[in-house]
Amino acid sequence: MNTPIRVRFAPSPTGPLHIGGVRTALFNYLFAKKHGGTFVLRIEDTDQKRYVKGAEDYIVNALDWCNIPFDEGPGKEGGFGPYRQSERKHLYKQYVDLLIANNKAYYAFDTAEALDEERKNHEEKGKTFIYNWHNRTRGRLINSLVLSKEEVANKIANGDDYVVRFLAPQDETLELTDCVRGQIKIDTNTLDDKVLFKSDGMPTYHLANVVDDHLMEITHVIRGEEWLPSLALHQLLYTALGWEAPEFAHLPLILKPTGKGKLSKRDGDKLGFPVFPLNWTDPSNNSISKGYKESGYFAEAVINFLAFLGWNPGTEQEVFSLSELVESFDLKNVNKAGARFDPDKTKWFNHQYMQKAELDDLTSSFISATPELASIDSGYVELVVNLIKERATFPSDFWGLSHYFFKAPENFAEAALKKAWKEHSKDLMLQLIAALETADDSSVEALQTAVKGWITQNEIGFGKIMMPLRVALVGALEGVDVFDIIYLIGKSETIKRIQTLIDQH
RNA sequence: GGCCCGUUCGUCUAUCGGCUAGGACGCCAGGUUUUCAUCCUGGUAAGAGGGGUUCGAUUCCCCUACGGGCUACCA
Repeated sequence: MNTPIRVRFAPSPTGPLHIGGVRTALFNYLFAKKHGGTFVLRIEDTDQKRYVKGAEDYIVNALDWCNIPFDEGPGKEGGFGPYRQSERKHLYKQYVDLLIANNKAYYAFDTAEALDEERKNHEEKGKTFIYNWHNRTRGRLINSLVLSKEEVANKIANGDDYVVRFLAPQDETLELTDCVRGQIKIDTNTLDDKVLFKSDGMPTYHLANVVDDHLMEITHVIRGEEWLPSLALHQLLYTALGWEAPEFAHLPLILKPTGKGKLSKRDGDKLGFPVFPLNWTDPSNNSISKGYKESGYFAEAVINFLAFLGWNPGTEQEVFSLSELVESFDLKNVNKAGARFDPDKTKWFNHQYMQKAELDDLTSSFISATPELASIDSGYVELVVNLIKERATFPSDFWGLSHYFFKAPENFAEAALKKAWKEHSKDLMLQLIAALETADDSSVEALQTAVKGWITQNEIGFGKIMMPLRVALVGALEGVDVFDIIYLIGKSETIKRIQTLIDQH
């Protein structure tokens, strides 16, 4: 192991990065860090038609929020730049020319319409049109394999549109190796002559990808399974260019929680959970897609559950910090089968991280998100947060779980009253007020002893006191321990609330 | 349709030929909290089907079924 490990995450800026992309980035990051390697971000913007403004910034911000920043990439020069393929345009032509010179690729002049026509005709006959050995020199296809040198030169000089296609070999069996899947055999006769170079002068993904991975000295290509069918082509390209190919690892796809198919960008709105790390505003219509961050997820939780989609540590530990993930990560433990996304489990992870979060962080974000807390002492809020966080999955749950610490209930829930308020309740509550006035409230325990002692002494029964008391304090039969509430809001506020309930019923 | 990949509880997964098939989420029950939630304890529930190989297959091989991916001058 003397060559330094270099991996890359290579999204194309066609929209917000979705959670599957984040998972791919994460695995690359973990692999790089585990081996002391370099994590490169490369922007694959060779398709100008699909370019979306703001997508690149989004990608960078998303990786940042997830705490998996890249070591090299746009704005972080590491000696292998530029890191946007649009800025590397000048690099690709020479390799295409080299391939043509070596009879590994050829010019093709077929129009998009002509090819569509071919596809249609084949389809009608129940066949699939593949541009390769069985028809590249027969039939109606126009390329430098059938045209004379002069004709080709003339067409190009004439400004005719052309693409460059890879000449896929005939009658060979390829033995490919994938770190996750092992050996894969491919019959080259099923391959098509993929376009490497487009008529707009840009390389396709296949060419740019191979050239850049080589030039950037990428040692391991870790990408989604949707690329597996292209592996043969890529391997062939490395060989044709005389380069050593990197190692490949194809990650299992993340599938929809219900139904079928891979998780897609639209599923978020449909199924009610985010599929993006951050909120995304679609520049074309200003519609907003929800992000994990804005939905109240902790970045650590998102990373943790993403890591467990298609990977496991081989132990029974499930809650992992980023550094623990780095420590434990191994491509050997990556699964082959696609993983269905589980929104419930992501919530469970978030709850776990909620308990681990710093109390003052939770408190300050609670205060800044809640106008009602503007004038309230942050020390008091912190005491409340400490009491309620174990019941919360998201910080946005806080107000609903704690409002009664900050303001008296404005009304009392019908169902709760029905259950808790009986004919004797009014009388008992008046007695309770009297008892509270002299009760020791120097600590939660003292309060508890005092009130419970009073109930026992008078042989009243706990339910008869505790239930209406809770309703008076909270407005419903819910909330944290009654004595915690009384202790925090204070005796006089407690008595006031009981009085309000009595007055109203 | 063609090519490729996959298939263990409802879901995520452990098992690298010896299994009473383990864990987690979810769900259910009990306990705690005389409320609700949390929490604790317990329970529920699985190797797609058929052939081989083997003393023995969830594990290895083949077939079928099912699922997924790809099949653009998109990535």
